Amino acid sequence: MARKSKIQSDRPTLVDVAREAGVSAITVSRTIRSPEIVSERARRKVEEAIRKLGYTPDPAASALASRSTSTIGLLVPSLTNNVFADVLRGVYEGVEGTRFFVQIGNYRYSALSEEGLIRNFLSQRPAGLIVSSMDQTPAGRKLLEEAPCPVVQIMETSVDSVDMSVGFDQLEAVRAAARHVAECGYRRPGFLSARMDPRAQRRLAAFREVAAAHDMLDEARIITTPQPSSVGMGRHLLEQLLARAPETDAVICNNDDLAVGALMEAIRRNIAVPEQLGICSYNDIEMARHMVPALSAVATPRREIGRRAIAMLLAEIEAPGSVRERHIDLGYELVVRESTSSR
Amino acid sequence: MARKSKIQSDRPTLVDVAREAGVSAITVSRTIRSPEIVSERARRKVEEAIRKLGYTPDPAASALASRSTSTIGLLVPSLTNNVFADVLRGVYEGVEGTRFFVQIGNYRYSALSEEGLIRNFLSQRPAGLIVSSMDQTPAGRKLLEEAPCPVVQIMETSVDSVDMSVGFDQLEAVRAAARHVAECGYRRPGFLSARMDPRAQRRLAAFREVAAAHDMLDEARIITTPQPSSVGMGRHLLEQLLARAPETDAVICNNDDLAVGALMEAIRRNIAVPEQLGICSYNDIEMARHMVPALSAVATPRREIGRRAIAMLLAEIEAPGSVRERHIDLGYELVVRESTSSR
DNA sequence: ACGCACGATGACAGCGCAATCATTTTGTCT
DNA sequence: AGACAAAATGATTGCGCTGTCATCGTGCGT
Repeated sequence: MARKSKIQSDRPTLVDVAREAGVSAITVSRTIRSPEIVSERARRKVEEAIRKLGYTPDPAASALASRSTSTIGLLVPSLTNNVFADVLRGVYEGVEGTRFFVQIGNYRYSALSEEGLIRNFLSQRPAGLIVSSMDQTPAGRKLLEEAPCPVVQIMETSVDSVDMSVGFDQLEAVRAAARHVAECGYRRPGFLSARMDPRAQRRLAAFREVAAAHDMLDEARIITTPQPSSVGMGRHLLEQLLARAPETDAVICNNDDLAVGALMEAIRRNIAVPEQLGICSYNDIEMARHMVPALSAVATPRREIGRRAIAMLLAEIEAPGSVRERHIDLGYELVVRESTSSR
Repeated sequence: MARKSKIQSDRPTLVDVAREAGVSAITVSRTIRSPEIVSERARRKVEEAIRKLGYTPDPAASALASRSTSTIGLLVPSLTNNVFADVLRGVYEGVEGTRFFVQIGNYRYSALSEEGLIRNFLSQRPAGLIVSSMDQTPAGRKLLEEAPCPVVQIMETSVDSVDMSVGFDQLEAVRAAARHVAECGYRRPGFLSARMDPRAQRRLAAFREVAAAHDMLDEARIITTPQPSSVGMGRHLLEQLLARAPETDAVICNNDDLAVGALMEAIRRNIAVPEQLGICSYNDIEMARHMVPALSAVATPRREIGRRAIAMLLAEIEAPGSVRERHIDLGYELVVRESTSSR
């Protein structure tokens, strides 16, 4: 019945540290959170006591008392998609060394799932939130708009975003690919796309638009699947495309997995790339440039998006309203390699 | 000065719900956590009130009061490495639909960083922990041993593990690759490895052992780099290998990125695979089987490791001590495709 | 030397929930 | 019908920390 009968592994608390250091609990709290407002002498004593006792703050208690956490929520539609692996890398580079840490939520391309995660994350009072699209459910969007923390939407950018945004013009990027293919002289391009989320849909629409403008649109050459993207799927989609439209002379792939798969299938079939078939990829992950032939692609600034997103978020957390540029367009780059060529 | 002067966006609490439902706060708490012990009538009233007020529990308060959370910590050495992307997928499949959620910590192959993350995670009182190696610092290992929650170590398996383990015999897997290469009749095999973490080191040692046993070991044919693995690095390492040891007739790659890179470099150089150069990969991510020629590889059960790890962990959390098989060896599989062949 | 401002420190209450034990209600058996 | 067990519910307290104020000391200007 002893007041302090610790059952097991009970960690030292602020009070224990305070007693050890001969100061009050709140002074300990302050030496941890804002050492600069504590006297040199007190700080040293407290630091010594912390080390001696092996004290670690309890984030739950801190969150409860302060009504805020050091968690940055990051919602991504996929963990296997290399695109988001690169974004992740950028984000992690940015949080490193700060007091914040990232919590990842994977909604697997389900807007409903995303809404649930938004709700879940917000219930934890995060310091900030990064979400990977503009395509929330209405309820999801509302939650974000009313969120008591800064929010950055990534991948695309728009002044209509909930709060801040970092990305690039996905449609213009696809148009650049389509124009490139047309300018090379290919006249019967196809389009391969997997995982038809809203963004993929919009990119397809952008392709249709440019293809039509060049009078080279044929719906028979547009092959899509709701299934996940993979190299195998790229082979399979090219197989379908060639079965339906053997006249196809180029193919734009909605991401690198598909492009690599399409390239491999073409090689299997002894179709000469780029002579008989041009291939243009999207995103340009590392592997693409090393294929033989090296893949031409629209390179997207995935890692930089992660970096900038976290930078904006942290700045806005530290000083709300301080971020001037709230919508950043990082652009894209058409990288012409060996898988397309003028003819 | 009103007691309940809410500044902003203050969410309803248990007490608010209780008042609305005409029951006590603890009854609300119970309908949420263990509905089966609450009467049908009370449950309905509470659920109605929750819906009406849009109540969400505060996880911080819950964690503080109960001294435990629903967080599962998952420590991985890399987020870009496809190996862990697959593990992640398996883990996510397993937590889905449970009350738990996964928090990922990326220690970027730094044992010191890992120790910090272990400390950090444990301070949050996680429900369980999954760590991706056996190579913790002594302090890190001690922390895990004394952790007040179940711990699963993955990728390798050993009765010496801290608590539970799921994996396979990495050394035997590499030996299988080396034996396969020898049995094909290759006599001057090389070994390519990036990111020389302890596990990669051990695998290299296993290769040396088998190569020596077959009297085909030559240190000049072992090319390693501490830098991260990538397709480009695979090309680069093969280039180095061929410069140092042009007689090389096969190469075992410590993972798929390197193998794909090596294959591409071989194709660039018009080296016939598998006739002039055999290539055997490790892990066998999806892409490997679609290359031309398709890569022979030792396939590792990454996704299944994730699945089993989370399953064990959840079982152990629900009923401590209930898990019988605490060390699971999932084996590996040698998949012979086109990049190696008998000669 | 006095008063003032500011830096440094502390006392106290309460964040929202769950553990614990007490109490009431309900059902069951003789 | 009465006694008892079991189920259902509730009152109280405290988890470990931080917000808010109050208090104390120190250096400074005049």
